Amino acid sequence: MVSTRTKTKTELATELTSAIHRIVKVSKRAMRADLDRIGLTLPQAIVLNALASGRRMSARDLGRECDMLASTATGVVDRLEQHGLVHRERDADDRRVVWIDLTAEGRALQESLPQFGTHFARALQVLPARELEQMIEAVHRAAAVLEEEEGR
Amino acid sequence: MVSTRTKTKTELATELTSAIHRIVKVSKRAMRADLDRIGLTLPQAIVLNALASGRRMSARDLGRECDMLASTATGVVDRLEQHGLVHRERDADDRRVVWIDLTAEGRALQESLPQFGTHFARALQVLPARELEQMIEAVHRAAAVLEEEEGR
DNA sequence: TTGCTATATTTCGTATACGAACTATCCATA
DNA sequence: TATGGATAGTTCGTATACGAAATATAGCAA
Repeated sequence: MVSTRTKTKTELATELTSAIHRIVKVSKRAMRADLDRIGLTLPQAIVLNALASGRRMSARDLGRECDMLASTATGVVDRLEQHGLVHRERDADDRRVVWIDLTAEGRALQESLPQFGTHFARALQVLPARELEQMIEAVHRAAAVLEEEEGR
Repeated sequence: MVSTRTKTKTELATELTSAIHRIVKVSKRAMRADLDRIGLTLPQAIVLNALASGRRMSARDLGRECDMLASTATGVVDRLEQHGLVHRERDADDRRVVWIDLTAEGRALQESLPQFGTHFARALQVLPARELEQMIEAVHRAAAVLEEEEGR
């Protein structure tokens, strides 16, 4: 950091990796600070928000929507159900699927949620729009390269 | 995404949030693919790498270095110890501290590790250096703002 | 010396997270 | 119609992750 010589791309990539690591930690902490007051965990809030769209979802839908495995979603829904925030109902036609819905309490709580991520998003707004755009583009490009590598 | 109107900074910030979410997931998967073959988890590899510097560390040091709580580090070290990869030794002077060291096996394994993160870092190198620099700068600025908010 | 406070590690309880295995059900087809 | 393959949800085992509490020890002050 003290040296003024040009950094190699390898060094820059490594540095960016830890920068991303850092902001993920910090942002999770920031979101949790909001949520602790309400007594929800971050994944629980994410699931509530996903359900708030109105259309009911299966565990599989939730997993896809919230970027977690169906088995993980099952656990989160278990705990939300215990708190009376969501409701499970087996589909009448296809008895394999279980629909998950917000209860009245769940909907009320979801509406009162400081939109999770808002805190994070608000902080990012100190950056100029052009820079935000570049970051989005760059992150997506990097993710795409990684996903491509994965296939091989 | 279809509309061509200028996006608000709020929208951009939200988009960047999910872009970061995405690359974190993808990169963890990519690293795990490397590690599964060896039989290590990502946190275990991170701890081994931290210990590879040569100087022994306490659980607290490890936590700071690897960005986890001391209690979490304790658990990771427990499992590494069970596999004979690290070694615990209580300090003779201050009997509260426990030094953690790589064993010969641990060192050998660490050296054979595809440097975790390398995969990720290599993928990022498709991006131009200038862009990488901007991202690092931007991510750090955003993290700093969040940390500042946290203090209030 | 005695006692108080601070510190290092560990233990404990709860909640993710992942992937494999299990159960129930659906569906195409022989 | 009987059945094997696919699919949805869940359960299970293991490993993080976090924070509070417990334990042991250090070091200072009365």
